[in-house]
Amino acid sequence: MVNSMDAEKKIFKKYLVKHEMRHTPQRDLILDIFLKHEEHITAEELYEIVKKKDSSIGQATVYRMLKLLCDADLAMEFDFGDCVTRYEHKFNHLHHDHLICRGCGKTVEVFDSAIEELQNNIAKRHGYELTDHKMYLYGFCDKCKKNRLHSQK
Amino acid sequence: MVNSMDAEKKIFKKYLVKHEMRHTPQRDLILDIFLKHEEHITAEELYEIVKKKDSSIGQATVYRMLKLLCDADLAMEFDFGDCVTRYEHKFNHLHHDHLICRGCGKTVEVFDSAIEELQNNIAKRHGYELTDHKMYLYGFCDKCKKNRLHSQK
DNA sequence: TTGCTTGCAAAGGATTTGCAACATG
DNA sequence: CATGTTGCAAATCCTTTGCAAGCAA
Repeated sequence: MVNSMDAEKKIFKKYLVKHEMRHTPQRDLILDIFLKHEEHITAEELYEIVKKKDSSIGQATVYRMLKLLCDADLAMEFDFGDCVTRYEHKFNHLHHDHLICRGCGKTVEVFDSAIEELQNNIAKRHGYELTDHKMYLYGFCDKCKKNRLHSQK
Repeated sequence: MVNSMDAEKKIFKKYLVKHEMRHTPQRDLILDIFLKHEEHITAEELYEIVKKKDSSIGQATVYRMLKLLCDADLAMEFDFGDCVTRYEHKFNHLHHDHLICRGCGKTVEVFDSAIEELQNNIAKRHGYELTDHKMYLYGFCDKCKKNRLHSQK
């Protein structure tokens, strides 16, 4: 855990040096909190947590930092379809898709290599070379499924 | 073609009556243009076309009409990930996913029943009951693939 | 010192909404 | 005529940007 976080911090430092950018306490703090947060997170959510540790940090800095982390390949943008960008760690994390509950919003990370292969086949069939994809499965989780049954008229 | 459009217009009229809403020339015009447009379209794009036929129509009316069409189950929202909502006909159209070129934006509608089945399996495995999904495959189409090769340093 | 970074507030793009005037049934 | 609908502009939401002051190297 700690090792992995250290590795990511190292990558970030290297990235800063390489691009002649500066190491600042704000960047340190935001990166630290981002790495500790295992689930996907929005800029707004991250800003709220960051503010608690240092209320002087502006949200623009958080937004800028998340873009920076994407450039450094440490984070990845996701858009579940509600026009709010979510961010996840990327380094050392395997590719996965999302299963999202329409009731409570609970999400599960899923992966299926058979699907991935079929996706590649589809693309090839149309002359495309796949670079990436997004797949969001929407439904109702166990709990919400039951609640819906009970509240049905 | 014409029959199908007539069918959709009928459904819309029924929807209006059922909800005690009014039949207006604006709604007529927007629906007509929307149905004639076979590809997915954004509110802005639709508004541009509508304006040419009747420059007095406001874009709020187009936005409102698209929401209305979704409620009436004649249209469906899509979000390719750029925070611009796209709309497609839904009635009488089969479900499909999108294959999108990262170069020129060209999109192809695709469908693979094997993938659909695997998606259901994943959901079940996690206790979810699937309602719908979004799958976007990104890559480079034939043309853009070649252009990239040529422009590579 | 140089010039990258910051926080602030204003701007931005897409979409929604309040409202008074206007049509439809 | 009552009420749903319209066009306009202002408001909204999330995100980006311009700028002067602040800080790292």
